[in-house]
Amino acid sequence: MSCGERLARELKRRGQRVTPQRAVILETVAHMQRHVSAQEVFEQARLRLPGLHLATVYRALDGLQQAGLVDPFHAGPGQARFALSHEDHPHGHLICQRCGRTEDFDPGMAQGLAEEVAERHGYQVSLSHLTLRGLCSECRAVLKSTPAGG
Amino acid sequence: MSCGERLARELKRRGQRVTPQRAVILETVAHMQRHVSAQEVFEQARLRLPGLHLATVYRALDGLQQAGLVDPFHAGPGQARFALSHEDHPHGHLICQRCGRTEDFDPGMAQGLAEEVAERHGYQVSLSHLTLRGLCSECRAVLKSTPAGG
DNA sequence: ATTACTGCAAAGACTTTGCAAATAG
DNA sequence: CTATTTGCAAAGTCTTTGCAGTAAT
Repeated sequence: MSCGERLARELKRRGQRVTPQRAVILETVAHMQRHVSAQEVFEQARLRLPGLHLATVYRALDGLQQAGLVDPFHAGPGQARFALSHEDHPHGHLICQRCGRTEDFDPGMAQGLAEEVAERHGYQVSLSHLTLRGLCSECRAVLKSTPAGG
Repeated sequence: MSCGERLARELKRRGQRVTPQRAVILETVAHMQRHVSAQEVFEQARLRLPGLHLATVYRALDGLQQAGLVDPFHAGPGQARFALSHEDHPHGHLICQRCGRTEDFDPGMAQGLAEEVAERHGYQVSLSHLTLRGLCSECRAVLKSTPAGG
């Protein structure tokens, strides 16, 4: 199913309208195929929609989230990131607390955790953009050689 | 080891100073024993430190983070939350994407995941404030009875 | 004595909101 | 035609920064 078809289907399902802005914004997020900020989406999308306004991006992203087409995640203050909601190809994010770098990981590893949480809390975990914080291998090494910053 | 002792130790280890503000702010976070916003910390801490300024809370929280005494997590735009870094009693957060409610869960469930991530990515996951997003049991029920908002 | 920290206010960044015109259904 | 959405600008919230005085080491 194409991006546009899914857009129309899911949006209509929620009584939302399919506008050119939303189509382009969704395609932009999809093409980047990564976690992107509203600003990045705006800049890319505006290339195709000259009159586009940033506020529209925020509103569209919000509607797209509600329609389940886009997933947000928050890496820090004022650092909201958006990505396509890939139910078929979910991926997790590893955020390094020290250097801020992010890598992806296969959330299949979290399947067991999700099942346990569901059993014990009745809570359905979204594996689509599971975010784990910690230390990347490089920073672990750095911290080991200089335990206290000196 | 008391809160104050740990404060002094970890702060000094990083060349930071032990000030009354930081002591009170850390104790405040510790006593709330929950994820709290900078504003909440400020309001509580100011009861004991009348002249305290919100900017100081942000700066202290930042220093406390760097000292490893406090852990932040980000539940949404402009929703930074802070909690004591309990290495002995870590706890995870379940955030409901629909109602925004958060519950705690035992991150022991994520031990396996953390080990797998370490093996495959060399990445040391912090189980201290693992955040999982998804749907709480109530919202799951609501969504089942009204699949598309009607 | 040094150097980091605080209070204060103002700036900064990100996001949301009100309104009239435009547009999807 | 009707209700939703857009563009625009302004406001709102959370957070950071510059500076001079204060305090910790």
